Amino acid sequence: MAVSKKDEFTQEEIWLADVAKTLSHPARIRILKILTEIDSCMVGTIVDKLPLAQATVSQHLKELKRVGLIEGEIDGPKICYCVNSKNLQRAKNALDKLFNKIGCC
Amino acid sequence: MAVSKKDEFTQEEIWLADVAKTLSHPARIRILKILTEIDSCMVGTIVDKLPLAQATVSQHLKELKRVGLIEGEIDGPKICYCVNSKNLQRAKNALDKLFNKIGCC
DNA sequence: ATATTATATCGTATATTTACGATGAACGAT
DNA sequence: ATCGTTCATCGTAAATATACGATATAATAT
Repeated sequence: MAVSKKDEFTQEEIWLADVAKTLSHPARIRILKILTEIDSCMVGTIVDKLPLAQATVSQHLKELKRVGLIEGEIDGPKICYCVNSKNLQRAKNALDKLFNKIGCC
Repeated sequence: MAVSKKDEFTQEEIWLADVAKTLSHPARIRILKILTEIDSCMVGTIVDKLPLAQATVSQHLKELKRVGLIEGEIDGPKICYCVNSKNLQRAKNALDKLFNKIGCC
């Protein structure tokens, strides 16, 4: 990104862009779909459903966790991931707000 | 991205990720806000409202145009940009669909 | 203690993104 | 025809993202 100019924007703009960045890979879209469709949320299950190596899936999960769209709970040697409904709702509201005004020339 | 595995995903997943990628920079969020708030949509006006060089803004506009979120209309030596309401609505619907199911562990 | 299982992190190669100055192309005005 | 205005594109440097194998960590089971 060369010299980042992100500090010149509002917190809301930066946050929304950050959420969008997290959604900007089909694997992460797929992971969110999986987590909203099944309750079993072991990493292994997710890995099996994606055409990617375990290390790569782990990186995608880390990114989703970073912006708070999912959470991981330790369950013995496993980790149970789930969506964070509150933050998902917050993201939905911010996107709705951005999309709702309809101007045109 | 090294070797891209994007072909392994559905068209819907790839498209939604692509739209999200376009929204993944605060400058492009800002541009969309500007275009939904004012009707004057000259590039110069947008450049004046962003802390970025004209060449950089032009690149961001190109990316927004690539996924169809905005359109440009030639008006003499100027170009009038506006949001594409139809595609904006389509993106909103796809994101709503993704966000609406709420599971948790 | 050791082995097994589940997941994260490290190291690294390649691709993409972001930014800007410089230049090019198109138009209207002089 | 030349000039100024408006915008896009080119070239390029630095940052970030993506992918994977290898390795580390942490818990359970033997």
